[in-house]
Amino acid sequence: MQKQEQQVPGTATLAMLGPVARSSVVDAVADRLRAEIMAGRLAPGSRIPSERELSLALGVNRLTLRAALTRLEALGLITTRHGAGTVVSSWRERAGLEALPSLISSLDVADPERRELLSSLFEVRRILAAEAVALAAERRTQKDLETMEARAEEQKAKVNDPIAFARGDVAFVRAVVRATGNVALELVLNTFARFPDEQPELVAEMFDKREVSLAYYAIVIGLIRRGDPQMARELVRRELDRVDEAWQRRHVVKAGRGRR
Amino acid sequence: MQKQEQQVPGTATLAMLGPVARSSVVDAVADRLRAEIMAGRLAPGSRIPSERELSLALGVNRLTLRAALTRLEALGLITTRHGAGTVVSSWRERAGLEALPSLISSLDVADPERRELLSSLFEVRRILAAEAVALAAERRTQKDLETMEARAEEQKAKVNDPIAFARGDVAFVRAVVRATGNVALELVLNTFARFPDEQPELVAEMFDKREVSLAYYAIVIGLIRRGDPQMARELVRRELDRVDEAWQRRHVVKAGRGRR
DNA sequence: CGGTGGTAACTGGTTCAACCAGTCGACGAG
DNA sequence: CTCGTCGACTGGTTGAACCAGTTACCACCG
Repeated sequence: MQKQEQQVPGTATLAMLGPVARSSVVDAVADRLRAEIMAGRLAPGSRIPSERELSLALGVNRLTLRAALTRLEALGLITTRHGAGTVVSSWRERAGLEALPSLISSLDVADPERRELLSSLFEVRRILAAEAVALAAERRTQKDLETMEARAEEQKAKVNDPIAFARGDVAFVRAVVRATGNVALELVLNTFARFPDEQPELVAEMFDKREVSLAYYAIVIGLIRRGDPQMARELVRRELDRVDEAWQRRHVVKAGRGRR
Repeated sequence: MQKQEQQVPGTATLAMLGPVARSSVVDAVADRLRAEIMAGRLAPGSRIPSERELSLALGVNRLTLRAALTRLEALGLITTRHGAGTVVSSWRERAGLEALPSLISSLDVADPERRELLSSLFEVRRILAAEAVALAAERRTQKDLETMEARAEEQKAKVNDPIAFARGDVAFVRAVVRATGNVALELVLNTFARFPDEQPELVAEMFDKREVSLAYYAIVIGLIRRGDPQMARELVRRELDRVDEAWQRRHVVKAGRGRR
């Protein structure tokens, strides 16, 4: 389980971490407001202070605040009406799947709601993955299969870098989804694909049993090549049920420690 | 098929159309740029003019332009880098499902790509609807069933207003999804729920066979009450396959007429 | 008293001009 | 040729001002 650590004194300290976390003002403001909403301190239906007041209180320019509010509105967390004001909306009824990564990041790891979001997300992933493989089994071309195998092969070099592995996993799944010819499915995948960037810790934790995944790629490709959608769907569903359940069990134990 | 028309001369001309369409500057700018991207005149990977140039060319203030660009970036259509510039990104690889309504509205009704987007969207809907009903059959409470029946009942009063009916349909589906207890599924539903507002013509066209849907609600509720997920999934899948296929057939014929 | 219309005091939306802060390539010193 | 620097880009942030809807209040008139 050793990783890249311990630099030889003579060598330069190059090529370690990636770019440092650069934050913009509007990011900070948006994060802050999102956290307030998710914590329930800004309840759905309640009106938030006027832009002038709020910008003064937060110590930023009104236009900067507006940029943050625009972002939150795009996520479906607030609703603004010219002349009236800005109200917190019910994200369960307005936000899209794309809001999920940031919603999750706004919740404490021990928060039960966070676990609810994650498990529901896993369930959707299971459903779509099983169906994607089934559709791919029906529609794949020879070229699709070759692409999948190339992606699976590339994964072998990434077993020591969870984040890189996660990105490669997305690339593999994308090849499968491409084989289905379903654009909407690919758009949903794009939302899932944001997790390695937005939730590196979470993703790293999910991919700590990478040996399993490597074998899994070969199985999935085999199912798709075989061309039996029913069997493919069933096997993928069962396998992901197993994997997710195992992860949830570990996760609950860990989160349980820091329970409030 | 007669509606409210022909006013008696003596009565005032009140209570006819709803609110007029109000447009904002940034909406117009964002729509314009989105159309340019979807038409391929701004190809993925290509750099768009600087904000100063573009705002000058479009005759709007740079900050207004920026607001529009912010919106497009949130949709995953462009990527901005401080100091570098703004480039058009590949929406197939970056945009989420939430971008689909606006992407569709940016395409001509005869555009083959539009049909591809719609049929892929229908497919995802079929998958998730079948699974939602199956999960609801497993997990529903008595209260969930009552809510569904209430929503189905409300639909009977809306058979003459396609848009209202579509909104009611979303409400019914939401009741089903609530019964599954899956939040992520509800977030996906929220994206679908935007269609009656953003694509009224399309939605109106889809719900012109409402008698079918009314009977369908009763069937779905029955399946969920029965508590047999396998059967529920299979029946819903089959029914939606049929409905979607029928719609596609009609749609292709219509679009075919205006083919370029 | 009850409805009407004006209006004032909010709200968010847009514009302007200026400056801050990254990026990248040209160019000259070594 | 290599490397540092510098300048001319790029987007990001700010301040103040004004435009434009919304709302509630209130004087007015029937």
